[in-house]
This record gives sequence, C-alpha cells and structure tokens, in this order.
Amino acid sequence: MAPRQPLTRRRILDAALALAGTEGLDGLSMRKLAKTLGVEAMALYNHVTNKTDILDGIVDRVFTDIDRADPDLPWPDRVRATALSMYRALRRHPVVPLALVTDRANPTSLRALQPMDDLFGAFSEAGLNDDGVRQAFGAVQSLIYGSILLSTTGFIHDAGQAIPREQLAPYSHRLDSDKLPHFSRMLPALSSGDAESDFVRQLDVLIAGLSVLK
Amino acid sequence: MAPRQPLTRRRILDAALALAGTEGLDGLSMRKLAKTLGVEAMALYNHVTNKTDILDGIVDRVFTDIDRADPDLPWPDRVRATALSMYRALRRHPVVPLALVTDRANPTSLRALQPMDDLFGAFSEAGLNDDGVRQAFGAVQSLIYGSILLSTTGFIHDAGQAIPREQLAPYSHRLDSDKLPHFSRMLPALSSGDAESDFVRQLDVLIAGLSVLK
DNA sequence: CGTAAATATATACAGCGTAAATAGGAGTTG
DNA sequence: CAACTCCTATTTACGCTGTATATATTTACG
Repeated sequence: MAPRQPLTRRRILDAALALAGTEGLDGLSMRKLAKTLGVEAMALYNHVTNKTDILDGIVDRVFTDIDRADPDLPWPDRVRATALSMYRALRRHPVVPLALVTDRANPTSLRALQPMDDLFGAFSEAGLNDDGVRQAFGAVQSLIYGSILLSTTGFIHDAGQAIPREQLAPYSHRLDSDKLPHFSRMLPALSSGDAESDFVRQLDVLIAGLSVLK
Repeated sequence: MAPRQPLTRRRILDAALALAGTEGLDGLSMRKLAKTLGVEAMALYNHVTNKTDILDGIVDRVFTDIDRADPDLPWPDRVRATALSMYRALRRHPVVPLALVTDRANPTSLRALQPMDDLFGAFSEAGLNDDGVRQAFGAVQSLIYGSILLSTTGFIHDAGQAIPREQLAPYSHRLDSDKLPHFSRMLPALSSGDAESDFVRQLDVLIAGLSVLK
C-alpha cells in the first residue's frame, strides 16, 4: 500500500489513455476515469479544464510518439517513414483518430502539426505545387485514418485474432445469393492478412501513383 | 394543418436522416427525433427496435443511393465510378461513415454490401489475386472514408465556405515558428480547393499506382 | 356495441458532463 | 499556537442520454 500519489494532469492523461484503450472512447467517462485513480469525478477538474482537454492531451501525447524521418532520405522514403510511424502510433491508440474525426479533440499543439509539416516538406520536394501537396498529403492522411478507423467495422478486419467467425456470420448468410458473387469468394481473404502490411502496401501503391503521374 | 400522418419506420428514418444532417450524429437523440415528428420519444419504439436500428436503417438507406457502374466498362473506370458514387452518397450524409466507424451501426443488408462486391469484381478483373483485391479495396475504402471523416477536422477542410478564418486562427499563431516551415506556406492552399475534385485526383493516383505495380 | 390489438404516453433508472457549494488539509503569517 | 489563505477533494444538483416498464389511448374487427 504505497501512499497515494498526488493527482496531476500527467497521471490523469496516463489513466485516460489506458482506460480508453480497454473501454474505448465511449467507455472513457469522467466518473470511471476518476474511479481508476481512486478519486471522485470532480477532483479531476482541478487539473484539467474539461473532457475535451483530456482528449486534446491524449492526442498530443500520442502524436509525440511519431518519429521524424531522416531529412536526408529521398522523398518517397521520407513519406513512407513518416506515414508508417503515424500509422503505428495511431493504431496503438485508435481512440485518437476516433476523437479527432468525431470532433471531440481539437489539438493545435506543435507536436500534432509536426508530422503534417514533414509530409508537406517531402511532397514539396517531390516537385508538386501547393495544390498537389495538399492532395498528396490528403491521400496519405486518408489512408492512415481510414485504415485504422475501418479496421474495427465489420467490413474489414485483422488476422485470425478476435471473433473472426461470429463477426462474419451475419454476412455469410447472404452469400449464397448470386447478388454478391465476389463477396463470398473474398470472405477468407478478408479475414486473413495483416493490417499493417496491407497499409504499407497501399502506401507504396499511392507513392507509385504519385511518381508516375508526376 | 394537415391531419397528422401515421408514424412509420420510413418516416422515422427520414426524420432521423434530416435531423442528423442538421444536428450531427451527437445531436440525433430519440427525444429530439420524436419532437420533430410531434410525438413522444417512446412512441418510436413501436416502429424501430432501438437507436442502433435507426442508424442501421439510415446507413442502408444511404447506401441505396450508390449507383452501380456499367459492368462493360474497363476496370479502372468501374472503380472510379463506384468509388465516386460512394463518395458522393456518403459525403451527402457524413453521419453514415461516422456511425460506421464508431460502431453505432452494423449494417448487414445486401444493399450495403453491393458496392463492395462491385469493387471486388473490378479489382479481380484487374488481375489481382485475393490478397491484392483486399488491399486495393481497402485502399479505396480508406480513401473514401478518410477524406470524408477528416474533412470536418481542423486539419483539412473545404473551399472558402464555413468559418475558414476562425478555424485556422489557432494554427496560425504558431506558424511564425520555424519549426513548421512548410505549414505556413501551405495554409492558403489548405483552405482552397474542392474536396470532391481532390478525392477524384487521389483516386486517380491510386489507380495509376495499381496499374503500374500490377 | 364490445373487445382485442396496435400505438402513444408517463414514469423511472442508471449513466453522462459539469456548475456550484462545501469540506478538508497544508503553508504561511501574526 | 491560532488564524487565515489557498489549493484540492467531495457532495449535491441540473439537464441530458437510451430505454424498461406500466398505463392510457386510439384503431380494427366481429
């Protein structure tokens, strides 16, 4: 029984990130979060301004994990490295992309903007004009967020882990229909494969397309 | 004052889609929805089983708007047509991708799977094996969902419409910093440009990459 | 008409974020 | 030491959420 540590913003964010990891974004409530810290809900408000502040803090924290690519690398490798690092950091904490697209977080910190700046730089070096940079960056960002956010829907999912059979069941019962001829054939391939290596492959396709379309 | 029309599942879904359009996914509550129909909240439960059922119904409804591409088109055009139709339908009702990625809806209807099947077919025809089809489909789907979901975050946004200045303000005040050299230059380009034409361009880049990487 | 079935309402419960008032403990000052 | 202040934690409360349950009302039918 260690003496209870003092409540601090940092401890709150740590606990919030952990709770969001196990309970999901909806499961992250002020009352539950306080309980994991052995405290009442309103005590949190002495250290964070509100729940949005917590989510902003979490986002900021996770974005800090994103590595900056070696600036001497050629631009395709810089894009690959930055995007993959973003993907890995966000995938470790899917609550972050979720909080961002649902407007529950609105980070404006330098840390959250740094990876974007790096991608802007890489695409500029590729010879794209500003519109091209915006489009290329948007494509990469969509790929990152899309693949993470969609990986929890029934549409596509990870390798063998985690209820592959039951989750597919509601889809299977329609597949005898000849209305979806390709779907039934694809079912096994949908549940096989690794999400990250798929992402890497998709990123390569995108980069190849950028190179070829100048 | 027309005589009040009978409450029906269809009317409920219509009203829900409209309410979600104006108030967003979080603003769509059973009580508010009932109020727009001139009825008490619990009356809805005689026609839908719960809120998830409403969201499933909305998703299903919106997916019905997705056009099927001419099967005689070559595969790149079929992908383009299907993906663009998906993009347009979902962009008209962003609550749908939002409900899907937050697991508030779980459609298993044939209508919701049809566009996926069409894309599977197109990519198969391109000569990809099943793993390749899954990856290509995932990339297109990520692009669709990602661009729609991210268009409401501060990171990237539409043309001049809707608070471009105030929304950018929190970002601008950091840009004098030399930590984000490309960001400040990109700011005007970020708020210019049309979301849909960006999407089309990104889709073309992806298709070009697929063609070139076989 | 009377009765059964369908539909609408009223009430209630547990949970949410958080405003406002209160209580407790640590530190400093007289 | 006493008194006062400041910071932190708790308590209570308000309006919101989805929906279970019970009741009331309206409609359909023999």
